[in-house]
Amino acid sequence: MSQERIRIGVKRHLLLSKAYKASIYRFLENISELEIDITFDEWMILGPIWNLEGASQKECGAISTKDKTAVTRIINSLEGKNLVVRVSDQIDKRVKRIILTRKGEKLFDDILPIIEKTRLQMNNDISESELKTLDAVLMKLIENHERFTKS
Amino acid sequence: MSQERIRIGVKRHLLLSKAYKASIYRFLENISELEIDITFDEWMILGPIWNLEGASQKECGAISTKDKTAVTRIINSLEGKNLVVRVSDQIDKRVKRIILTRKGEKLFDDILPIIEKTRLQMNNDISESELKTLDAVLMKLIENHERFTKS
DNA sequence: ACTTTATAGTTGCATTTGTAACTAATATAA
DNA sequence: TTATATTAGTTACAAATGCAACTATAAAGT
Repeated sequence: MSQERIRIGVKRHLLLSKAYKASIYRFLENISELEIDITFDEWMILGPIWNLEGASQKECGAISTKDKTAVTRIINSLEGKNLVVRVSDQIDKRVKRIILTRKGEKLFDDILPIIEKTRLQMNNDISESELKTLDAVLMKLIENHERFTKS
Repeated sequence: MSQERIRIGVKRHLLLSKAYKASIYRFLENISELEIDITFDEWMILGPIWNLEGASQKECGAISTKDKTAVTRIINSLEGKNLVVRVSDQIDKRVKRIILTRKGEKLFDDILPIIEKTRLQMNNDISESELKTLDAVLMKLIENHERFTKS
């Protein structure tokens, strides 16, 4: 009815959601130019595996914020594509460490430039200080949620 | 292997994803204190309906960035809860305008304070100028994705 | 030692979601 | 006018997701 209705809230969660999707789609579109058979979710798990040599599934999940069920399934798929193998930890036999195969290692030669290209595209016309503020404020938002969560 | 691996990328999409989820979960937790039977997705559609008196399903979808299938299903659910009704547009009989019922209108009396509470919690310890930068940079990210999308 | 509790990962099932095909109504073009 | 193409919304089915139960191993408590 009244004009006031129109102004309800900044809808920041919508901006966050759109910006998140934008960064994913930009990456996926760039990657589609090459003949790389990989989904975004697979990439989210592959990242931690590459960063943390021999990460456990739990670690992969923590970094990518996916639950263990999702991690299991994505790694099944990655194993099917011969990009990684599961190796049982000899000390704690519950944990399985995920190792890149040679094919998996090679994949990064192709993907790393794509990541850089995507980064440059997304950061176009945004200053370093703006990006710094962005990250800082995003982290504060995440903290603020936790601060008010009664556990 | 080398230390260099650890530094690959800022993982901004992860920050974006977490901040987005944080804002949703904060709202959901606040809303759960009351006895309000509504999901976040339903709320995302209810918002546009409240803002744009008599919005069509297409408009609801555009604002909430949900596809028409999702909108159909959410409105089915909202109708089941007697919060909205569908009214066929008399001029263009393809479009259905979504109208809040009295019960739907009343819901907002309860939810508006929750929105404000959530806003205050999430913005805690973040300055006005930081928030302004946040929104501006998020919009630039969204634009940058579109800029490099070849249509 | 042994009983209980917790942890890493997997599996099965129910719910949700996304895609494509479909209906009905409108707009365009010959 | 009549054929063609678009558009709003729905439906059906396949794929993805989340939850709870389960297995195997390890840690903690008595």
